[in-house]
Amino acid sequence: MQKMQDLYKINEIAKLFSLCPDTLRYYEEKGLISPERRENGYRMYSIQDICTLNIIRSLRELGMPLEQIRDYLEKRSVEETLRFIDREDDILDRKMEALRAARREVDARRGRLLEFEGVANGTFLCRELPPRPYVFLQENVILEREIDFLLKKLEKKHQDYIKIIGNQCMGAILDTDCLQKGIYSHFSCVFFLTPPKKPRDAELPGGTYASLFYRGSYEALPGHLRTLMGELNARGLTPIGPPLELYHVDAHDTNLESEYLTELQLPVKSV
Amino acid sequence: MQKMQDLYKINEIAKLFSLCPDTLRYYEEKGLISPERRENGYRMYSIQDICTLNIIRSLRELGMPLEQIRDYLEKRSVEETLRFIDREDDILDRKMEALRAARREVDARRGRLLEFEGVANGTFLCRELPPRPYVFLQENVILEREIDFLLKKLEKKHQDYIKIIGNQCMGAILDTDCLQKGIYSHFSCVFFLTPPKKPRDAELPGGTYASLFYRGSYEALPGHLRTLMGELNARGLTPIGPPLELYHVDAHDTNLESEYLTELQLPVKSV
DNA sequence: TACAATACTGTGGCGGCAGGGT
DNA sequence: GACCCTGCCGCCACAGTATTGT
Repeated sequence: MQKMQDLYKINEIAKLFSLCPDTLRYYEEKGLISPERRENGYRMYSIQDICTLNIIRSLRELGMPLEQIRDYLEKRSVEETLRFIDREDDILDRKMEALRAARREVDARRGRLLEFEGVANGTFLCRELPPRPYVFLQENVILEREIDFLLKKLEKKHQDYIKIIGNQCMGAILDTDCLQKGIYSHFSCVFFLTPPKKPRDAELPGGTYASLFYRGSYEALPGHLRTLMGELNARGLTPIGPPLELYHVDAHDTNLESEYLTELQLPVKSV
Repeated sequence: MQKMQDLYKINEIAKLFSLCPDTLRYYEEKGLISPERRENGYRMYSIQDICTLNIIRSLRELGMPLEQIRDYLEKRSVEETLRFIDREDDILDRKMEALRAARREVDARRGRLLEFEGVANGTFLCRELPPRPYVFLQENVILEREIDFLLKKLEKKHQDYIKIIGNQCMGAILDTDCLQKGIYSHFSCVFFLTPPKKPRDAELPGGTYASLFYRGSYEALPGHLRTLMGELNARGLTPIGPPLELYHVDAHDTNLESEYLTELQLPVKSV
């Protein structure tokens, strides 16, 4: 072991803290430490400097900017340190919450992809659904290619709790007037279904819904809509509202159009 | 509301994503998006670009570097996305654990400062202590001014679970030989007490300890040591081991030497 | 006196932007 | 709008030179 001393050279300190010497010079430039200089210009670090570096590193590891660290270093007392710790705590809280939100999003997304992985193209089903709260954007006429832009606008409006890639189920409602004229590719509204306790603009009514799941391009919508209508007729079901599309797997999840999964839903008279 | 279109200008997209236009140009430069150009050179963003930007932003918010995002964008499929989600999950796990560790550290530190806030200078007490595991660095002779350097070395050696600013109680054992010669400022060992399940080099023996808490400069140690000895005599207690110092509040917590709190401890024969 | 090692200063780079000028 | 250039943070890495220890 080297001889004990009370002043240490830059390299020694750098190794002690697993930093590179430039970092120590950088801290000095920013006014966080000011080691003595020997006549030859070499920086000599004291025990006090080591102590200061301990503080700097521990705060940097929490992501605190150097400027704030410098401010704190200047006016430290036990009281000030306690106040400081409370602020750190708040920062940690916020980071924690952000992480938890990210975790929820990731989990929900995985759940969604796994849930719909096995659904075959053309699956038809008829089921009861509860009322579903949603937020929406309405327009006179919405073309298919405009839907994503509007959904993004809608997301921005509700950005605190809607994440387009996350777990919110998004969709669009077809325009009834256009449908009656035989136009199958115009929508009147785009929406996100929202979780129970979040804001809502309205509710999709509860009741019986007939669904057709289809894979692939949205251009095939008219065909699928006709298929769905055919199924309804075959079962003697009567639609009681406009059809809507739910985008379960889309361009956010895959480059392959063939993997897209869309649910075409139509409310029908209860049986 | 502006007329619907299927191509959007840079400013519109920037606002939609709450980014500045330069960021979009930067993403393009890095090969993440490639919007069309109009004859005048203006970038025109399509629905596909919006979709890609959704993905980019959601990954950037998790801290993923642009290069990795680009790699992912190139080979996306549902399967690939699921693999990707698992990796994100791991990253979140690691960040969570880091945050929890930071939280534990911050809490412990606050606890320590509050615990010792009210302790008056010169407080004497005598109490039973259990065996305390510790890690240490031993030297022939350690001067007071070298202690911090050695503690830092010791911390580095055990850096996975010891944080000098956190909750580990650190201290030094006075050198018995020197004490007998009347030198009160030499130490033989610096140490950190370690939590129950962590590595240890040895244990401070359990038993009865007499303690003197003192505030202020370490230079006053000899005087405080004599005070402690005086108290022992007055109570008919016999020391059965070398005295040790525990640094409860030190230069890591405050700039004010007067706020330092050191506990001088001496094992004594059980009564 | 030659030699490597270490120190110094200064510059330039990184990612991911923000801002300015033209 | 376009383009390009500069600066920001918190570093890391290099270049070129001076000083040290052996």
